[in-house]
Amino acid sequence: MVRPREFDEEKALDAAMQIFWEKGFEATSLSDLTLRMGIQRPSIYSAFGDKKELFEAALRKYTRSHSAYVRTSLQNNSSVKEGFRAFFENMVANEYEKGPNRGCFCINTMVELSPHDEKFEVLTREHEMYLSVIFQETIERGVQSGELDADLNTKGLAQTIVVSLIGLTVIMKSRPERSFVDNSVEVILSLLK
Amino acid sequence: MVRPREFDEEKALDAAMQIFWEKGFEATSLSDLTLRMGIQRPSIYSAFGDKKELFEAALRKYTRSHSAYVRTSLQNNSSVKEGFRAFFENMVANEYEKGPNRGCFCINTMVELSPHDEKFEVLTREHEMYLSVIFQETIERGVQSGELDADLNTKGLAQTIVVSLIGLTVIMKSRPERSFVDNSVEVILSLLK
DNA sequence: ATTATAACGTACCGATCAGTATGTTATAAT
DNA sequence: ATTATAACATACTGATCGGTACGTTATAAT
Repeated sequence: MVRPREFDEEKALDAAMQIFWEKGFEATSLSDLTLRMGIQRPSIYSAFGDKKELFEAALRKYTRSHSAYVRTSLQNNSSVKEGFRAFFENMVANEYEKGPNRGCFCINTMVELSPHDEKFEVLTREHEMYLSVIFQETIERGVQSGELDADLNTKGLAQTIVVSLIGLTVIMKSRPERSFVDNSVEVILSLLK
Repeated sequence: MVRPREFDEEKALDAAMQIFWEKGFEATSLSDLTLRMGIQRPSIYSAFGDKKELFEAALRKYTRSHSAYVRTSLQNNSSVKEGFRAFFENMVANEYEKGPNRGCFCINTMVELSPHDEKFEVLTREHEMYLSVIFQETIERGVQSGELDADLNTKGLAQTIVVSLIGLTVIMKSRPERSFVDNSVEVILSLLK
């Protein structure tokens, strides 16, 4: 009975995610969005609501896929420590290879919006807490298997890894010498023993 | 021969620093600035140049005073480990007590501007590298005095403390439970032995 | 007292912002 | 084939953006 949508909502949302991720909320204009999403302004509003609602949808898409990525990434390796090593080294390599240097969409949002918008404070916090749980479960798997010491403070350690992950992601935005980051990763991994 | 300035440049710059620190570059308007600095628009341009030059001056003022604060803060305590503990605990307490939740101006800038503006990439990197040097010198003082193990990787440890400091500052923007941060501080301090 | 100079306040500039009114077009149900 | 519906493209809204032109005022040197 009605005219069907001509664009793929999921692809459009993905495009919005990419540009918000790269430029942040304030620096991204509606014109930027229509250009990259390949659709007109009213289509954005009818499909996603206003700019902030679109941003929220994009962030939710990001955290969902990022959580899944982290989870499977750590499950890939039978050794917990090697799993974490591969995870960190991969992240560092990715950030140094590519051009844009976008970091993590969730962390960017934590800095830009969370202090001024409770909705994003909650959203970003919940993602980091979820990562912390994944890390803790992974560490406990290592304890269970005997790979890691039984007296490890698994919760505190997982929380510290979240903190370190954020710190590494952010400092890489200033492009420090690669050795700076590599050294830090090594010291952080030394906590897993 | 000329009419003298009626406002205190240093106070005006300080006001600009406060608001840029709180809201970031993009979200701060010229109207915000004239309001908080207590001067008119043309006065800003004649005294500080355009918005980005003013921002740069404000950031330089911040990094200068922050460096001095960190340096003296760590010198206050004769025990290196207790010095770091006091430093971290103070930072956490400050961030949780106050309302605004501004974090660190330099870190905010690293996230917002460094990936898109080489000048700020350099500026923010240099500040973090400077902090790393302060931390390393402090750790080496502890090694020298016998408080810390002689086989510590002082450089890597200092770099890791920078990374942790950034991570803690950023995650506090999402207001995690206090215990999350406290636990992380404890684990990080455990590296100093 | 006159004059040169720059800081001052006001009021403006074109550009761009987020968001929308409107008329047209395409589709599915009848 | 007709009709109801919503997606579409165009073009617009008022507001606000960063930045500046300009006329006035206050000061210091003469």
